[in-house]
This record gives sequence, C-alpha cells and structure tokens, in this order.
Amino acid sequence: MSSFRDIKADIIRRISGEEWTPGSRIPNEIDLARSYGTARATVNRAMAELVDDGIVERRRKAGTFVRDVPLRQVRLSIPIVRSEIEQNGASYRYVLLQSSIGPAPEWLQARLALPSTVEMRKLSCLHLADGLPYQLEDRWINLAATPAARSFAFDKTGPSEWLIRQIPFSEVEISFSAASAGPDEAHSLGCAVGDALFRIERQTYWTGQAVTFVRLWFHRGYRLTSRYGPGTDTQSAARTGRG
Amino acid sequence: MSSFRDIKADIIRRISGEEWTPGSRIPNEIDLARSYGTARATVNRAMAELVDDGIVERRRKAGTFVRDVPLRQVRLSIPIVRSEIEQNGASYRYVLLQSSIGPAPEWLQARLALPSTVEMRKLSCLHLADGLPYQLEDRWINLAATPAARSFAFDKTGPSEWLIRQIPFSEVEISFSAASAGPDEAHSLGCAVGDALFRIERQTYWTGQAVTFVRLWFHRGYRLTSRYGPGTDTQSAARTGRG
DNA sequence: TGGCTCCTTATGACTGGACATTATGATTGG
DNA sequence: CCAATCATAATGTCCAGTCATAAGGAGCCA
Repeated sequence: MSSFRDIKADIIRRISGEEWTPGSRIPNEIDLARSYGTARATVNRAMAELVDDGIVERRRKAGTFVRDVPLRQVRLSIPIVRSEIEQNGASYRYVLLQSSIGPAPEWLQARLALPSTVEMRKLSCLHLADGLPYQLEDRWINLAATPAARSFAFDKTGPSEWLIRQIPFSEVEISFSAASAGPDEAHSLGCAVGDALFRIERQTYWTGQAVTFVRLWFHRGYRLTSRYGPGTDTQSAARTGRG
Repeated sequence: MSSFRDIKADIIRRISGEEWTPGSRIPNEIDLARSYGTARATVNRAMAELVDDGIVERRRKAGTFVRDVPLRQVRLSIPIVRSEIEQNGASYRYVLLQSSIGPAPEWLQARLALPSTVEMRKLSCLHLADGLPYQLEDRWINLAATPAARSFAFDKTGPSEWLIRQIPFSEVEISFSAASAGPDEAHSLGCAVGDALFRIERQTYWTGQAVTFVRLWFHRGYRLTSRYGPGTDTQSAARTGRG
C-alpha cells in the first residue's frame, strides 16, 4: 500500500541509486501501478509532481524519461515589502518622497511599447524597517490603464499594495540585477554613491496593456534567499544581513 | 461539461470580477461540482492548482478562501551556465583558473557548520560567452562528502556539471545579492574594481551534510529575468544585456 | 471565564474504471 | 528511398464512489 508520496520518493530513490539512469526510460504507469499495488491515478499523480519538479520528462506514446540534467528551479515568493519587514520582526514605515503626473520617459516608452502620448503617475517611495531605509521604490503607473491612480493619494500606503488589489491577475515580467547607487539612491537609502545595490524591476501587463513599471532598490547588503529540495516544499525568505 | 482548466479559469474570472472578494469563502467542492456538472475530483484538481498558484487558501473543515493578498511567486530555473550561454546563441568556453586543496576558510566553516578539520577542494573557474567573461565561479567542495572530487581534474568541464550528476537531489539554499567587484573579480571578469555585480551564492546539502558551496559572480550588466502569470506557465531566461 | 471533549464538515487521498489525445514507429504506396 | 498513412501504446483527463484526516465549533464541565 503506497501513497503517491511514497511512490514519488521511491522513484527518486531509484534514480539517485542509479537504478534508472539519466536519459533512460522508466516503466509505464500500468506496470508501476501493478508493482506498487495502487491504482494508475496514484502513480500518475506522483509522476505529475516529478514532472513539475523537473526530474522526469513525459511524452505520450513515448513514455517517461529521467531528465539527462535535472532542471534546477527555485520558487521565489516575491514579498510585499511591508510583510517582509514585519515578518523579520521590525517595524514598518512608509514615506512618499515624490509624486507627479506626466508623459513617460523615453526609455520607459520603449521598454513598455507605449505611445508617447500616454500620461503616467510617477511615484518615489521609501520603505523603512525600524527607521532604517530598506527599499526605494520608483514607480510609474499608466493612467490610461488604471485611471483611478490619478487621484489616489498614496500617502499612507505604497502603490504596490494598492495595485495588487486593482489588478490581481496580471502578466508580469520580473528581473533581478545589480547596479551602482546614483546620488538619488545613495541619498534615500543612506549609502555611498557607487555602492552595489540589489535591484528588482517589474513590469506588469493586464489584457496585453502595460499597467505599471517599478524599480525596487534594496538597501546595501540585502539578499534574497530561498531553500529548495526534492522533499521540502520550497520556501523563500528575505534577509537583511545588515552589518 | 467543464474541464479542470475551465473551472480554474472560471474561478479566476469570478475572483477578478469581484464576485468572490479577497478574504471571502467560496463554495465547497460538492456544490461547485454540482454547479459545473463535474465530479468532485475535477473541482479538486482545479482548486489544487489555485492553491499552488497562491490564489486561494484551503483549510479542512473551514473551507476555501480567496487570499487577501495574492501570493506573488516566480519560478526561476537556475540554468547550467553552459546551456544558458549556448541558448543565447553564443559559443561557450571554460577555463580553470585555480585549484587547490586545504582546510575551509573560517567564514565558510561557520556558514556551513563544518568541523575545522575538513579538507576542501577549492576551484576558481571562468565561463566565457563568445570569448567574453560571463561568469566567475568560486567553488568549494567538501572532500569528506564527495571524495571523488579530490582527484578529478575539472580542466575540461566545470564542477557544476560534474556535481549535478554526483548529487542530483540535494537540499539547496540559494541567495541572490549584489556586491562590488574586488580586484580578483574585476581582473577575471574584465570590469573595474568597485563595479556592481550580480551574485548568486548556493550551498548544497546531501543527507544533512554540506557538500559544496559556490559563489557565482556574473558579468557587469547581467540580469536574471522571468515571466509569470495566471495563464502562462512560468518561464525564465537570463539575458546578458551587455552594452 | 477558560479549557476539555466530541461531533461534524470540508478537504485530501485513493480506487478501478473509462474515454481522449498524441506522437511514435511500422506499414504502405509512389 | 522517401513520404504519406494508420494502428497503437503511452500519457492525460475524468467519473462516481469510498475512506482518511484535520480542525472548527458546539456543548459540557470545572
């Protein structure tokens, strides 16, 4: 009597024990179900998870194959900065630094494939943990896509929390990079000009239209951390690592 | 007649259409199955995916709830640097810069919770794309955990490709950060000292024991990019963005 | 008020069956 | 020898039912 978890674990064991080697084909569901003494659906569920974990590949008619190189993937949960700070046991504070309405800068028009006439709300916000600068948020919101953003104040809570409720199921492109702090970033985040900062950029689309672009500058020493493995469900956490 | 995909899409539609608002409870599986004219298992499968996507939360006896704030998560596939380069249409070249055997430095002993007597293989490798430095790999391998690493040459292929076959199903902690290039990094990657570089650090455990630690320094301007959304399966790609 | 037990309810898992879908590989025809 | 065709084998999905599991909540008792 095996659960789908037992079956999954057993298959991983047999792969790591080199009984089934990378590239090779493993028995079909019917045979496996017989050998484990379960229904085929149970084997199928175990297999579906192995596919999801990037350990095997399946093709109809062809069969199930051990991936030549196991696909290493992390699931990162991108936290709302407020929760991230509060989960670290620090007090959260939000400051709106700057707010204006106008056309998008040229690089942003190009990046989001926007017509040059589009008006955008530009915001600069600072998120603080225990009074120390934690994240600087440079945000542009397309007013043609979310007109409600024209008049909303954004003086109490950041635009991220507001936007996530306006457009919960958007298409997102996110990118991680490193960049040197310019004068503005250095001033806001309390670091030196030229310091290496971790940066996330995210552009959000809703029904094909660009809704918002954000550039998040994290404080010096920030790291985004995640654990993963075959057994454990992947969890991620952000650590400040200040000092 | 609805498939689990139809059901999933319909539920997303009803949440985004504010029929079911964040925090509220949605009907139980039996009622939903009746209303969609399917078996409960089909509704269950749709729900399981919604949980996986971070859109709803489920608790036995309590029911299924629309998450107050949808969990934004990205699935990043961490590419083998060789494939990453070749997929970008560039030629891959590998150079072993330095190799030695000795005790682990103190910071690494602390970080991996190793006894100070442990011997490690230390490697420095450079991965090039079209002849340009792409990634600098500083690698430590615990020889007590993988004795075979003592004598392997690592002159043709990098240790990552070798290790992934030795220990395919390991527990991993991965972290992303930004750091300034020191003299070594600047020299190897052909950038200036102090340049902001994107950095990945990864420590790998096998049956509770630390096997290897690696610090990957990416060339200036590197970004790790991923797209995700409710419909699309998440895909990730790395772009060099040189220039 | 506070804490304990126990019933109930909703999800989670599994069964043994069925039909749908597809890509493969063999067969056939030019 | 190549290309089109087709049977088939494997996965993918679904059904109707059963049993397992966890936790909310009512009721009880101190």
